[in-house]
Formats: sequence, C-alpha cells, structure tokens
Amino acid sequence: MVLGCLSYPNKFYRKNEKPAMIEEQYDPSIIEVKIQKCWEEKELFSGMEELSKEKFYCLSMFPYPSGHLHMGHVRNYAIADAIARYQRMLGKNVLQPIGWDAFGLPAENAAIQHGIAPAVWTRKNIEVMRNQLKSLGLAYDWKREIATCDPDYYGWEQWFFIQLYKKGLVYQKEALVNWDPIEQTVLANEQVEDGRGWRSGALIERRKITQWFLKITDYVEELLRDLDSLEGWSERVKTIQRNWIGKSQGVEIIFEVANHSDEKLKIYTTLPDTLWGVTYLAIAPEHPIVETLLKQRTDVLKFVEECKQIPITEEAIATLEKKGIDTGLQVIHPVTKAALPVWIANFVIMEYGLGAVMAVPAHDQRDYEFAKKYNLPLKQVIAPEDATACDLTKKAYTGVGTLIHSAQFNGLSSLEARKKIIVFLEKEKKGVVSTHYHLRDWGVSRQRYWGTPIPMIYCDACGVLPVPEEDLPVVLPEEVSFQGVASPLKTMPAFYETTCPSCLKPAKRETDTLDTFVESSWYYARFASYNQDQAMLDDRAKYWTPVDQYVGGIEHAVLHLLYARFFHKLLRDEGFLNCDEPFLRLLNQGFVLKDGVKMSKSKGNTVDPKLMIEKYGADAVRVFILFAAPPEQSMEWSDAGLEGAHRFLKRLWSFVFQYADKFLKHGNMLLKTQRASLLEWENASGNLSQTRRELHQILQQARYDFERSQLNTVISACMKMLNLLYKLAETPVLEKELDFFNVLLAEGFNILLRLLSPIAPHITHYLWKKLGYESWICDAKWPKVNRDALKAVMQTIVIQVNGKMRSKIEVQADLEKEMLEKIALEDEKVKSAIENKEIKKIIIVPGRIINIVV
RNA sequence: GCCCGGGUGGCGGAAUAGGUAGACGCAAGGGACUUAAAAUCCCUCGGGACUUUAAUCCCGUGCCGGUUCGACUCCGGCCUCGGGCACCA
Repeated sequence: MVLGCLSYPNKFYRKNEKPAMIEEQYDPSIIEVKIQKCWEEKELFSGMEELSKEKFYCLSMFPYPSGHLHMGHVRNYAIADAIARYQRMLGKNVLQPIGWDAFGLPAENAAIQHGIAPAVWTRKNIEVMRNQLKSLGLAYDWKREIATCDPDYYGWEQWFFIQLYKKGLVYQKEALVNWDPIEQTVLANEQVEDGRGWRSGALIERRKITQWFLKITDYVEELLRDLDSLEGWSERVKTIQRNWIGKSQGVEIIFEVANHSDEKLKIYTTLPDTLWGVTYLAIAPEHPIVETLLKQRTDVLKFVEECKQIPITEEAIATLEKKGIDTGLQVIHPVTKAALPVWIANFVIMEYGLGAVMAVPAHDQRDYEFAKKYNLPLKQVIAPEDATACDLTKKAYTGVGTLIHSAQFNGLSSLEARKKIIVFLEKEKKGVVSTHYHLRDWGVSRQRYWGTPIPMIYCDACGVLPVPEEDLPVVLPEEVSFQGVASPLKTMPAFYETTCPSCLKPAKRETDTLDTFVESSWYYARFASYNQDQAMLDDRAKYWTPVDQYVGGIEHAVLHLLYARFFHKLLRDEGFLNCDEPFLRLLNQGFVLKDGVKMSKSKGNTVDPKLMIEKYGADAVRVFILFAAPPEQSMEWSDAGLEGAHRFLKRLWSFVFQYADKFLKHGNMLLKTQRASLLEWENASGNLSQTRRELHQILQQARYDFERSQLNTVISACMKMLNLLYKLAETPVLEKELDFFNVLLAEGFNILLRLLSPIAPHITHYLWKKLGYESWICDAKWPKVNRDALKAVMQTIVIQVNGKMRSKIEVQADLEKEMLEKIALEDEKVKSAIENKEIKKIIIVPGRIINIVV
C-alpha cells in the first residue's frame, strides 16, 4: 500500500531550510495584516485569462458604500471567499472581483443633512470600506475594482442605453407614480408611509409623469422559460420570480357599446366559462373610454378624481373599500345580446390586462361584494357537485362544477367549457386568446441627482434625440450644492443647456437619472473588461461569464436578479456575451440575527465587525460566522460562539507549537524523502490505521460538503480532525511504529491545514510556512481521499432486533453473510433480546447492520 | 386565498442513497493546575425508570395515520412558524 495518491506539494522543504520556531501565543493581530500585505504585493488573486485551465467566476453582490461594513456583509463575503479559495485549490482559474454600487439616495441625504457633496461622501466611504474588506483577508482581484459612479463605468451604460433606444427597447410614456409635492420628486412605493412621504410628510399624489422605460416585457417569455434551466438556483427564488412575472392565459372578449356603434369595450378574463354569468362590466377609473364618452358626466369625473387621490401603496389597496359609479353606458353581451351596465370600479387596475373586466358576481368574490353594494343582479352559471357548497346569499361560488344557464355549453365541466367557449368566441370573432403578465416595463427615470444622467436631449424643433456617441459620457457634475431636496441638476443650466445634435439650436438635456438597478445589472460582466476604454465589453467577458457562483441576499430575489437576467440577454443580443443566463449557481445567504431579530441600526442590536476583527482576528470571525449555521439559513450572532471559534484556532496553533519539533518535523522529513511511500500500512497497529481511516473519512465528508456549499459541516470536520490528531499525538507509541506515527501526524495536519485554509486563510497560511511547506497554501492542491486508507480490516456492525438497536459487534470487514448471521445470533445481548421467540427473518446489510425479526 | 421553505436536547445545529438520532460547537455542572483569577486540560451533559457500582430497560426528531425488517428521512392528512404573490380579472 502506498501513499502515492495523496496529493502533496512537490517539495516540502527548500534545501537546507528548517522550519522556523513558532511563537507560543496565537496573536492574529500580528500575523493577519502582514499576510494580507504579502498577498497584495504578490498580486496572488489577480485573475488572468488562461484558456488551458477551467475557469471559475465567483462573485458576491457588490455593496452600497454606506461607510461601514456590517455583519451581513461579512457573512456574504466570507461565504463567497471560502468557495472561491476552495475552487482555486481544485486547480481552477478563479476570478473573484469586488466593486461598489456607488449611486443612490443615502449619498444625497448626507449632502442635504451634512452639506457634503455626494461624490465626496461616497468616495470617502469607499476608502473606509475597502480597508475594512481588506482586513477580512478576502481573495479579491483588486485591480478590477469598479465604482459605478465613475464616468468610465456609467458612460458605457449611457452608450448602451442609446443602443437600446435605437433598437426600440427604450421608450418614453406617461405613468402613474407616487409624487411628493414638497420634494418635487417621485418616490418608490417603499418610501411612502401611510400615504405620506417618509421624509417630507406630505400627502402623496398619484401623478402621471413622463418617464423612460426599458422594454423588459419583450423578454418576458425568455425570462420565464430560462428559469427552468437554472438548476443552481433555489426553488424559492425561482418561484418568487415566476410569481413576479405572473403569466396568466385567458381570452379577450369584445363588448359593443350600445348607442355608440363604433365604440367597443375589450375585457380580459381567464374564466370564459362564466361568460353567461356576466351581469355588468367594471372598468378602471383611468380607462380611456372615460375621456371619450364620459367627459360630460361631472359626477363620473369627480369620482375619477377621488380615485386619483388614493395612494398606490399595498396597505392602502388592501384596506380600500370597494366603490364605484354607474357610467350610464350599456354594452351588448356578445352571445346573449343582453344589455349590461358599465360601472367604474376603484378596484380595477388600468395597468393590468385591459383595465376592464367582465363581472360575474355569482362566481367572483369581488364582483359579488360590489354587486351586493350597488344592488346589481347575480346569475349562477356553475353548479358545484355538492350543491350545499354554493350559497349565493352569503358569498360567491368560486370553485369548479358543471355549466348551467349557458345555452349549448350546459352540462360541460368548467375546464371543458373554458376550452370550447374560447374556440366558439374565436370562431364568432367575439374574442381572442391572449396572455397577460404581471411584469410591466421597467420605469428607469428617477428625479434624483446622484445617478447616471439619462443621455437624451429635448429639442423644440427636432423632438427627443439621443446624445451623439462621440459626446459621451454625459458627465454628472460632482461639485453641487443642494437647495432643499430637489435634484440640483434641475437648476444647473451649465448641465442642462446644450445644443441639438440635429439642428444645432439650443436644446435641453434630460435631467432625470437612471434607476441605480441599471448599474447593478451589468457590473458582473464589466469586471471581465474592467480596463477596456474602447468598448463596453470585450471578449474577456465571453470568457468569464456566466458567473459560476453568485452569493448575495434573498432580498434581491426579484428586482436585481430579474433586471440582471434581462440585461444579460440584452448584452447577448448586442453580441457581447454568448451565454443565456448571467448566474449559474446562486446562493442566498440568510440574515445575521441578534437576539432573534435581524441586526439593524434602528433596533440598536448591531455588532461591529471591526471590533470583533480587532479582538479575535478575521479568521475567528470567518470561522464563527460560517460555522454557526448553514449559509442559506439565518444565523444567530453569539459572542460566546466567536470565542469558541477563536479557541479552536488557538488549539490549532498550539498543536504546531507543541508537536512541530517533536513529531511533525520527522514526519515531514519522511514524506519528503519518499520513505513514507514505502510504509506498509497493513502492518501498522489497529489504532494507527483506524485513525488514518477516520482522517480520510472526515476528508471525504469535507469534500462532499464543500461541493454543496455546506460550510458549517466543513468546519465541524476540521474540528473533528484536530481532536483526532490531538488524541493521536497524546497516545504512547511503540518505537517500531514511530515512522507510521510521525507520518500520520504530519500527513493529517497538512490535510487539516488545507481543508481549513479557504475558511481561515491567515492562520493556515502562517502555519503552512512555519512547517516549511513550499509555496502558498492557497495554491496547494486540495487533498485527495486515499481509497486504501478507507478500507477497514475490522468494522462495527449494529445488530437490531425488530428494528431496535440491541448490540454492536466488531468483525472482520470481509466476513461472509452466513458468518455474520452466526456471530449475531450467538451474541449474548441479542440472545436475551430474542429470548425464545421465533425468528422470522434476518436482514443483513453488509458493513452496516443486521436486523433480526422475531 | 394561492405558491415556496422550515419544525430535531438548555441553545446553534449534524445525520451523503431509508440503516447506531443528537456529530461539531455554545452554555451549564464537576474536577485538575494556580496563593487567586484568567487561560488551558480532563469528565458529565435529551427525558424517564431501576441500581451500591457496572450495567440494563422504557420514551423521544411538531401532531395523527400509512409504507417498510427498519422512518428525522418516503407517502397521506393536520397543527405551527417564516417567506413570496395578490382587489391580477
């Protein structure tokens, strides 16, 4: 038996070099900074395009530079870093870059509150956070660092915006928004509290303003379909995205308006089987027919005005009372030709479907409530199998059943009728099959200052024009002063005054900026072409994408991840990329909790990573944060747990201090001289080969766990290994077995160091050097499991009687079933468990258990 | 309402393909070392019964049932916690 298949570094010592003495005390504050500097000077984690090696692109969601690192960041980056370093040890060409999602509102708030320009504030924060990240010892390729507020970055975004505009994927339209009349800006839904602006306290208006949109709906089918191919994404996130896209298949039905032969009302329904149950139509207050036919009706216009006052927040909608007004218009039912009233209803949304619905009060709860309130008739057209299930005096019946009162479709089941009625409507030209989505086009205009200027020009004569490419980037002026909260761009003629690229007369720039989600939609690709100043991306982006492992918070399940998937497809269609999806595997790390709730400034339960790193070192923080829970679950912060992690590292250190000279040196010498490979382990005593087997079992488990990113059990494996090696080191050993013993300790310990190095890179780096191993541990090969070592001469077999564990026996591993059975039945404990009962059956699983059924 | 996840000791969690439930760690208790403390090391640690000890037995992975020689694991039903979507027609 040989050790040959264990992957050792080629040489363990340089010639005539002996391991240096090691300090007794483990002091991370001394070693960590030195090691980080060393990595940086050697540019150890600089990613290069090497076609001969398999690439691995590992990426964390880049942070907003708020000015300080919090535990959520630490967890995020520790997970990704461990994965990146592990992949590197597997021999892959790893890229792990980092950057800054640098545009956004907090910078403007700081400017307003403290009078600091957003650019200054942001760059200062980046300085601070960069140093904090470096103190964690993350294996980043720092030369690729990107800040999205840099014109070199957002300039390409503007260029791309113009390409999209030329392709018709960018357009302007009026849209309803939350408008804060004091701040003179649009607010996001989450910035509206109880119908008032979160900062100004002003009553929010629903206002129609003109905004720029990206046609994400052109890609909706592909975005939905490709979710199925994302095997490395959790079902959870995929479901969230599917819900958000919200595909529904139904039919559009045409109702003619009585006395207005040229007017038609189109409605959308997914339940055409209830067509005969329609007793009125309900339309949205913003429906265009209000403009065309109802201008004279002051009461209707008044009601529509009232509806506009309603904030579009979710809570407001959820508690909203159903209200409506009869328009006096009548439509003709396309089949029965009955005249039906048309009502404006505040619960019908213009943005979804066609802004008009056919109301079936007998079979839809909303329509039911509305009908009851305004005394509109009910007509039952579906009879449930169980007649008692339907009591229309109390509520609508929304289940399936058999059709009644529906002419030729009577007697059909709901599902059958649905299909047949669609065919019928299409044949009669009264309706058409149609698909609708919850997903709407992406409004990207923000009336903010600190963002990418939208590169468009308004000319009174020529209309809306893109900025000529040679004039890009449209640079955001950084020296600004805030007069109140409004964007300074709106009052800076130096910025917005320009000339029309077509007629050369004075024209005005767009002063809105892009949603910051646009920057974060393509940064992962730009990391590949970080220093390319001639193009947005180059072939290096084709090499590195897709991202093999993406790590970030679940809160981005919809917005960021959907937008980035959309942008990836846009970039692909522009010829920059050649794969369909940006992120192959996605890991959503859980929250960091303190006392059971998410850490947050407002709750005052934060723990400052900086203080923890100063006290216990980055390695201990990394070990603890990865050990406390599996990456996807939320984890509870515990100071005591952190101390436990620190204790473990101290034990690791003192193992070297205690045993380097005593055993490890000799073991390494043997390994180096190849004498180790001549050792015949079958001649070693049971204790040694047993320990060796356990070592390789643990190694095998750690490999498996790393593959599934279950880092908490990788750490547990490292702890087990250290416990095992301590136990071995403290066991007396026979003179003739000394070689086995020393080799096993040295082999075991260098395996342990390599296992732990992706998680605790500093201490393992240091000890690796101290033990005289050549090269860097981060470039060492991941240790291989020795199959021979796993083979056991003796093994424990559990004996069950009727499925209950009764005894354990030590037997030779290659024992025949018959022998096993015989030994089992002779076992004293088994005998007493069986007593004199009749044995019905004996199940033998080799190497595992014997179950005797009596 | 619909759709996804979870529920295991005092706590965080482990159990790869259905095969010894509770690995690893934290906390707690006891002991060693020390003038003392810290640090470190050793032992105990799911609940219960019985016992001088060693042991032995019973119960136990949210609840009820099923499949199986055997279930934390698979199936059906329920309870519960977390998350997503939603006047979506």
